[in-house]
Amino acid sequence: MTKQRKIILEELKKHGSHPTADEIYEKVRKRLPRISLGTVYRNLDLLVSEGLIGRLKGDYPQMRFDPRTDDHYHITCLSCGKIEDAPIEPLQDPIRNLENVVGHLTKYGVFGHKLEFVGFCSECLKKQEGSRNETPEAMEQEETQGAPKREVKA
Amino acid sequence: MTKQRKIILEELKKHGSHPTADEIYEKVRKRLPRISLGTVYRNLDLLVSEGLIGRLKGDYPQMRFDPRTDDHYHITCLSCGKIEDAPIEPLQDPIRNLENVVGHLTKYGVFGHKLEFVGFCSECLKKQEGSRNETPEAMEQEETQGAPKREVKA
DNA sequence: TTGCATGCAAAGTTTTTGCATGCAG
DNA sequence: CTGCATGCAAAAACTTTGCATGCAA
Repeated sequence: MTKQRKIILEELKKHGSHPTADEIYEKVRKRLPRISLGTVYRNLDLLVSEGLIGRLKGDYPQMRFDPRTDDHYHITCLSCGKIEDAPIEPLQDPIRNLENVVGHLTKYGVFGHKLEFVGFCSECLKKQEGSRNETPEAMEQEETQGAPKREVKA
Repeated sequence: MTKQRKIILEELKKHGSHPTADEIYEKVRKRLPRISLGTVYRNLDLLVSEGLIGRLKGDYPQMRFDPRTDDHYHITCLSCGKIEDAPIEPLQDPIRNLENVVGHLTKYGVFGHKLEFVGFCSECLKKQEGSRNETPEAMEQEETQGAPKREVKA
């Protein structure tokens, strides 16, 4: 557990949400100005395989890292890509049963599931209302529900 | 609807599973040897925004494209990254209720969910059994359940 | 001391884009 | 004809890696 690894872990735990490697890099850099992105990636990988943090992939190109390692669901904003924890407990019986059904039908060995709610976060809802009759581009994005190509950093 | 777009769509629909852009490119190339990867990406994007196909992100770095556009769930192999359709109907009442709960608690405008089952596909199950006492590396990968860095093409 | 982790830079992988040309409407 | 889509190649975005150096045990 080097100084770098410790601080990377601290900054992720402190972040509260699900930052990208680059976002963590920027935070850590304020405390360790000479740290490199490569070290951040290497340590995040290490922490993931040690089970100290989680790794997420969403509709956006970048990996995101998760301070929590217990089972929980997420909710994703289709407009800005933000991922938050869904404030509910993981489903038990009904979905375990489904896992078995799906396992039998597909011949997969199923051992879990991921549930992700999708929608627009409150900030993006506000932005859309505000621009509803002003910027046609925003409307279009809203209609197609297509995720933007690159992340809009919050 | 150019010749290229038509053939890209055909090859995706015919694929049955959830290919990457590169896999589609290789298929299409057999019929249109001079087509470029850029054109494949551009047309896939277009088809997605027209709602004719779907786009997926899983635990692997590449985008995957989906011939189906109706609501359905997926099952992912953590060993090889393959994504298949889960042969069950989308949940209705119980989960719609959850969507509302999550929406209220998070202030998101929630309009849907994605459910993904995770496990090992039958091929990868077989490979693991076969190598259980032979290649320690395979065991390790199995234990950590960590996805490999790069895709193992099927 | 010894070896693993780091910083740095280069390379790898996937996706996007600028531009001149060509085909579709 | 006219303009949008293509092919090509370069660039961009993100992630991984080789190597010499430095820090920790």
